Amino acid sequence: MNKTVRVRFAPSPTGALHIGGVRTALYNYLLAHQHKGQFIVRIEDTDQTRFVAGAEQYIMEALAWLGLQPDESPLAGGSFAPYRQSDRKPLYRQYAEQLVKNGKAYYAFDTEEELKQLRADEEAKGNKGFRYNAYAAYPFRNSVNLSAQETQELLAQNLPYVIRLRVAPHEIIAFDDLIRGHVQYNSNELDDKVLLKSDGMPTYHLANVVDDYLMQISHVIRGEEWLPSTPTHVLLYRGFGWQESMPQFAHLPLILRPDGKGKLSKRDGAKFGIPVFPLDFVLPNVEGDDAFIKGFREWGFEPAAVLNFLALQGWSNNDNREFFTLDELISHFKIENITKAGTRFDFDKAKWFNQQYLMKYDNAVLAAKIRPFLPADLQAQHDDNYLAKVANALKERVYFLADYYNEGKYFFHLPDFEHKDLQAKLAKETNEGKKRDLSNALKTNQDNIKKLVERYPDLKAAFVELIAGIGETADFTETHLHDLVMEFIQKHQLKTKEVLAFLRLALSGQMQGTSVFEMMAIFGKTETLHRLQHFANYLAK
RNA sequence: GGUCUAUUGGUGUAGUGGUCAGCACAUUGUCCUUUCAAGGCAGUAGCACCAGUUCAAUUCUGGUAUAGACUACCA
Repeated sequence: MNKTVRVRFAPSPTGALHIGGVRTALYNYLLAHQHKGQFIVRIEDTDQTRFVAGAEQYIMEALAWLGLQPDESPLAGGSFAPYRQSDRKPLYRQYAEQLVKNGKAYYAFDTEEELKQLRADEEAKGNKGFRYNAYAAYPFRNSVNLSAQETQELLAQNLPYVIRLRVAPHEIIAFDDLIRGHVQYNSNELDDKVLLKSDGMPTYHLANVVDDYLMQISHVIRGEEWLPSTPTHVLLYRGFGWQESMPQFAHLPLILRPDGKGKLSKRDGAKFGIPVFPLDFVLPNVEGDDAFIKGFREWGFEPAAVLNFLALQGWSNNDNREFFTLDELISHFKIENITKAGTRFDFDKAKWFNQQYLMKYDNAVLAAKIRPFLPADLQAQHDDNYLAKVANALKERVYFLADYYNEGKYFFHLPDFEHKDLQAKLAKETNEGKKRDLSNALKTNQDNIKKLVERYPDLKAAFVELIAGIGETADFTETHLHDLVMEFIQKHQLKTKEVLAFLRLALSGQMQGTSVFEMMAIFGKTETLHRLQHFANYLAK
């Protein structure tokens, strides 16, 4: 008998959703859609102290950007609503009390401070494995150690208390993980986890088991960091008598930092200069650079490329295939093919994927995608047709949507000849291989360019004629411009390389990039001549 | 410290009791070319280590090492 596949992605709104979480959401989404089941988003906001304003909206927006629409969520609703645990708060206490009644849980009156002190004391004695167990020889104040009457008295005094799971010792707790196979723990290693906090909120453990049960979740796909608490969850299912409907577990390998040292965290974005969040996010109540987090979207990543890349961080189709649309991922995805070992975040591969996706788009499609990455005034100045041409010129040399503007500023502004990148290249040219040429002391690019120009006196004179020729031609297509210039070069017995290098420099302020003829065709006659004149003026100064 | 999980080139991965250990990214060279890319071709580079099982082990078993996760009234 096949249960309906119902999976949930259960983020906690404590900040921006990070990319490992996005992958978890993806895998959940894929499994749900593959089995025509439901993909549910449940917000796990049981820790009021870690609540971050806007985090939930961020999570939903990020999923929407990627096209991972949930079937049920706080926004979309659903027949198992509410989908926000804080809105379900009244529900949990009765379940915790139920466990107390059947002896699977108990009241504990120890304060946080007492326990903290105890832990510190034990650590000072060299005992790092402090656990809270009802059967341990500590003077814990809980309903296991106290008499029923004492417990009632404490409760009657309205003393704050928690409800803890009662874990019996000497028991093997085993379960089968879809990715890791048979996993087992000895209950002696578990401590009596808090189920209901003194503020009346459930902990993750209680809330997640109760909700998964009530929401009829069939598979729990989550990060490997949850593996050690899974036996606690198994115990909860047993305690409630729900073992028949316990979901299947699949613990995903972690996405590690690029250097392999630990799991990818928000600080790593700045540290390695890579995005680790889907969208930009500004952390409230945080000052300085740490507050701003740059997202994949704002880097100029395509959702399809991000999804494709992410799918392959920890999963493969074992046939060498790498390109998948979301629909294709749905049909090919298999939990069994998920890798077991932690995977380092491979940003180079992410870049490459993005480039591949950008290259495949039609120019018209790209034009629309580029537009938002231009400054507002430029967006008004240029039509889609122009942007499409720019896209065509740049699409094979660019990794991100933002690069179309950053790498192709000359398509939108008169060239900046004093640009720093140009400086290095020019210095190299003028040095002509000499290790230490004093002329390198020439400070400005202008001096260096002049020096270059002077090196080719014939060229200088010829250019005047060439510009005139360009001015006279009516046909401003790439091929015709090519023929025109090449003819000219042959006639004057000039070097193609040199002529085109100067043309490129004059038109774009660059020493490399798009085809010179394509560039001229894109600019059109008026702008091309304007730029050549601008270059001449610059040198005349 | 304890528990758990993992280990194929620099990275992501495929795969098998007998393979020239495959692919991709990155990297190097080369072709194409006005440059830079893109693309083609070629190259460098890998089964963590030690035992055991076996005619044979990268593949199975055990141990070691290393790495990571967890070890909260956080998720």
